Amino acid sequence: MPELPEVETVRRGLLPVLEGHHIVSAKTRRGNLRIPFPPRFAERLKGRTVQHLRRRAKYLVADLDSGESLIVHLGMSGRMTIYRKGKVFMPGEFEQDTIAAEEGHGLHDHVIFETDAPARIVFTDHRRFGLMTLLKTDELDADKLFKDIGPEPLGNAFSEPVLSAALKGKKTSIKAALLDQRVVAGLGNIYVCEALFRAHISPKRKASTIAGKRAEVLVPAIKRVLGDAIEAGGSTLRDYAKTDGSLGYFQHRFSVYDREGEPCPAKGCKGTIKRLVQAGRSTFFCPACQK
DNA sequence: ACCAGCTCCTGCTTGC
DNA sequence: TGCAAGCAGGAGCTGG
Repeated sequence: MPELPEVETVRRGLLPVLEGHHIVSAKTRRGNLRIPFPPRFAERLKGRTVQHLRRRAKYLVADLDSGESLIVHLGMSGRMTIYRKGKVFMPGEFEQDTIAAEEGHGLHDHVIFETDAPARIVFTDHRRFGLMTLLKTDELDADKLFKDIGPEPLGNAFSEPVLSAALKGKKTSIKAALLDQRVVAGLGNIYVCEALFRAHISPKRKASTIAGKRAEVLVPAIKRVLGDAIEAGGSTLRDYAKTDGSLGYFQHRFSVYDREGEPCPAKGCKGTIKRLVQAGRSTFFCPACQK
C-alpha cells in the first residue's frame, strides 16, 4: 500500500476536484471493503460540500458541510482515479467531452463519486484491504481508528524527545517499532527500511536503544525520506498509481528496499544489501554500515 | 501490557 | 507452457 507519501500524493491529486466541490452522487458497487460501508453511505454523501481534504497518518479525511467526515484508507492496493470532462490532451489528440460510461465499472472498482468539478472519482482496490466510512468530524480523534495513532512525522510534534519517549522500554526491534502506527504515523515497510538506512541504524537493533543520540539522527532521516518521496510523487511498485493514473518515481531512488544482493550505495561502504524477515515482513539493509 | 504471528483478499512473479 | 507456491506497500485480532 500506499504509505504516507503515496497517500499525500493522492490527496494533492484529489484537491482540485474535491475540496470546495459538491458531491453530486456516490455509488458503492459492493457491500463492504475491509469493513462494511456505514448505513445510508451514499445518501449521507449526496449533495454535500467537501470543506477540507486532509490526511491523518495513512487516512484521507474529507470534512463535509454536514458535520461528518468521509474517511478513506487505501489499504495495500487502493487507488483513486480521476476522470475529468473536457480534459485537454496533447496536440494531435482530441478533447474529451464526456466521461466514458464504463469508467468506474471495472471488476475491482468499488466506489464511484461524481463531483461538480466536474469529475468522476473512482476508488479501485483489488485486495479490499482498504476501508471507507463516515464519522462525526468533531469525534474523529476519539474514534478507535484514530485514537491511538502517534504524531505526524512531518510535523513539529515529531521530535527526538517524543520518539525517545515512545521507544522507551520497547523490547521489539526498531524496524517493528517504526511500523507501529502508535509510535509514529504513516510509515510502512518501505520507508522504515529507507529511513533506517539513512540513519545508519540496524533494523535488528532493540528499539529502546535508539533513545537519545540515535533518535537525533533517526528523526531527521525519517522526515527527509518522506519529504523526498512526496516531492517525487510517491513510489510505485505494484499497486500504487497517482490520481491521473501516472506512476510515482521515488522507487528509482530506493537505497535498500528490494535491492537484495546489490552493493550498498553509501559513500565508501563496501557492503552488500541483505534481506531478512522481521514480523513476517521483508527488511532490506546494509549490515556493513547500519549498526 | 507487550509482542509475535496469523489473517483478510487478489494478482503478479518465481521456480519446478 | 502450465501450474502452484510464495510474496506484496496494512493493520486488527488472538493467544502466549
